[in-house]
Amino acid sequence: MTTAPAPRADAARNRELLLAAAEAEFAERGDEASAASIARRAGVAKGTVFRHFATMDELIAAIVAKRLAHLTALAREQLDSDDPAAGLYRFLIVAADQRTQLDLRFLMSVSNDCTAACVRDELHGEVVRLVDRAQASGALRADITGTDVFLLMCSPLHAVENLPGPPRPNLWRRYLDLIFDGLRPQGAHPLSEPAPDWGTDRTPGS
Amino acid sequence: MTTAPAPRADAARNRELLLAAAEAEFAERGDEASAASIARRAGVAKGTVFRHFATMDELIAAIVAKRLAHLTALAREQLDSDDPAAGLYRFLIVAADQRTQLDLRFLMSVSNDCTAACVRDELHGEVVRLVDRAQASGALRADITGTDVFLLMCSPLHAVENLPGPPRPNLWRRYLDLIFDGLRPQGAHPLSEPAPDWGTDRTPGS
Amino acid sequence: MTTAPAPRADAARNRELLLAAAEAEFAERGDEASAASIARRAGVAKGTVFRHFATMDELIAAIVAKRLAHLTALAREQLDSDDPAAGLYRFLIVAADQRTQLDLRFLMSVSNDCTAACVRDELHGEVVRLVDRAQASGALRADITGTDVFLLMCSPLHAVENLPGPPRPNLWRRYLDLIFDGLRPQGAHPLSEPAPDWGTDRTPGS
Amino acid sequence: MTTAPAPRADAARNRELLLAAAEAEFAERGDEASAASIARRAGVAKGTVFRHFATMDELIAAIVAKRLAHLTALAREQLDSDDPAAGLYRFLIVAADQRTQLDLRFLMSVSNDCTAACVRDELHGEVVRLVDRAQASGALRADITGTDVFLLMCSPLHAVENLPGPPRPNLWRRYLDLIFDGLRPQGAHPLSEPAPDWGTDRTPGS
DNA sequence: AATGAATGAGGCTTCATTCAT
DNA sequence: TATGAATGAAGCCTCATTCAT
Repeated sequence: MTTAPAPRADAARNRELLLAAAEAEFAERGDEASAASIARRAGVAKGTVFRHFATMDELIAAIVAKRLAHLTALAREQLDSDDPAAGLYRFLIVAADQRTQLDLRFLMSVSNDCTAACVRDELHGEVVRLVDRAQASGALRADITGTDVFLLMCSPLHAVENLPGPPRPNLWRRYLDLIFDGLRPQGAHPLSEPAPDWGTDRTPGS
Repeated sequence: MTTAPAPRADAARNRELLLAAAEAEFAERGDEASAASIARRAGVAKGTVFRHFATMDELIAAIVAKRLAHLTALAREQLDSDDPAAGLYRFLIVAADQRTQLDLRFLMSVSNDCTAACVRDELHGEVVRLVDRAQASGALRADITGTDVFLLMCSPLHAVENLPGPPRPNLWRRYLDLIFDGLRPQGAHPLSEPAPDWGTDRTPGS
Repeated sequence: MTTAPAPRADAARNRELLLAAAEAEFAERGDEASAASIARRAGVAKGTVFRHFATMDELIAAIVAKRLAHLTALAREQLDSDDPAAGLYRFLIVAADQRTQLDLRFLMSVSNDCTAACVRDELHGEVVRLVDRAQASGALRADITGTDVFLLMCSPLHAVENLPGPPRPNLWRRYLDLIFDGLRPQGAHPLSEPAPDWGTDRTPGS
Repeated sequence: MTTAPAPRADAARNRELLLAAAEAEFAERGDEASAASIARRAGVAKGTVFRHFATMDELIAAIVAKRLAHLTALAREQLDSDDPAAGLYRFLIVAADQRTQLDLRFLMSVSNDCTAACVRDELHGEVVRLVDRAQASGALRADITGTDVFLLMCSPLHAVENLPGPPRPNLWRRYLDLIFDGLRPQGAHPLSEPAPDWGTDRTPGS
């Protein structure tokens, strides 16, 4: 069961250091982040980055996986709330609030990474469950799916990014509210396109 | 009297070729687009890119300006429609439908370009007008602003980008419908954050 | 005899404009001077530069030739002065004073240009003549040659260039005086190297 | 105790290789020298140039600093010679002889580099000391300064550069002798310009 | 396992020169 | 002849990745 020897303690710590540094760099500097700046921030040598993550894409995949796993956990926390709709709403709040939503652009450039794809599927599953519960309780319109909510999850944060001038840290809540109102049964109009398939059976990629 | 722009015919054509090639490259390859790939696609030498656009940023600014100007025109077309809400909805449709919405992230990396900023402000103004009319007609909830709609404009396209698997070209309509339902008066819940200022009086930046 | 038709008037004027602009640009901006900046300064299109001078090197050669020819004229003016040594001194003064001495670096990168080489040889000849007269008058030490003086001609200007801080426009005179004192018979010490040959019979080069 | 600089051995060697290659390239090809040609000559990859010198200017500054530091050392060696004038003369000889005098034009394009400026000031100081001693001994005319000699230091090499035809490796000695004769008290004529200030208190520049 | 030097492909930009108008 | 657009070879520099220590 113990496949890894002891001295890994240091290595594991470095891995965490690097992940944290990378998240921070990508968050602060976006595309400007580089292996060098991440290593510097983590306090390790550049070579160490590549000992832990063979490729920059792998690093990104690891971040994404971590973030998505965290989101999955948050979703599960809300699965047994008394008010299903409130639970879903709270999930969407905490998910964004903890800036846990890394720009999902990354997911696409990495979607052929198996790990990230799997963990994303898992999160998707939880969101589906949350949505199903809320629909069963009648608080959500019947013509939407968990996949819809999954896809819309980042919209509040995206919307806010296009506002010029100084950032308004909580403004995204406004757009979450607005979008959430669109998910309710009241005043729902028919949708012009059918719901998308999540497509669980993906081919592994290249 | 028009003796001057004689050899400009070719040049103007090249400029359009370049803009088109650049749009296509950025659309297809995003950050990977380069002056070289754009030139290749346009069928001109690399140096020609820089005759027309002194800087890569200038090229991007030109694309953004062109796209936003187009959107502005589309918005104006809907300003005198009989049904204001339908007009706004149609604007949002055609805007997205013509994939006219270049990823607005670019605007941020270029926001210090005066032209792009100005033309963006102009588009914002038209959207505000459209929204005001729709509100006056009672078809839109009263607690939202044109700025809100402006910020949400790209959300349908963004949402769709996160769907794994083969693309569904019109799926974005589904999310436009959903979001639009959230803008209606029926079933509106109070919003947790006040509307943002557009901040017309921006400082030019260094 | 009239090999050139009338419309050359314009062309000739442009040629002078270009030469003047090029001199000014090289003087002000040194290596930073470019075909574009020269054309701009001359008020013509870039293509026109190359109609008059097939190559940048040719332009430089033309400038050098013009400058050297001017120097030659100045030298001749002093050939019949009463006091030969004073004549030589005055020549050295006016040569430098009129900033007629373009950085001779150029000469080297162009020395295979026949025109420039010829006109330089001519100037050399005049300097030799001035020096010979001065030596005959006993005002110059006997162990130096006109070639020596020719080579030292630019030294005062070169020396001054290495002074940091704000330029002292006439400081070069100090070094001309100093060097000139070294050319006098008084206190002359034997020289460790024989005088160089000018080498009149140069091969034209590629 | 000296565990740190272990892998530096190779790096240091490369740095020297690069400096040497750069000196050679600049000497042979002047402005034509490029990062690529330097790297090729040093037998390293182009990127390695920039690991050692962040900028081309930095490389040049390093060369200049190295050369000037060497000159400074040579000057100090002569400070305690018995015959002050001979010491100064020997300094000027060895300085030029070891082709240690890189074209000082470079200094100007780099004068905002603090290191180079400082080391140049240092060399200037030593020359001043050598000249002061020689003046005190009566072997040098009284109306010149160390700054004068500093400025004239490169003149013999410059003079030689203007001789067409095959190079005469030691010809510069002839002009050093000539110039040195001008520095002696015998036959000195009054100088038309006062001595320049070195201007020790330069502002650092932006 | 960690380090940091080395690599080399690739990006942006400049500029002398050519060429169609 | 003049124009100015087009060309393409370099130039400088960055950065992910590899490798010797």
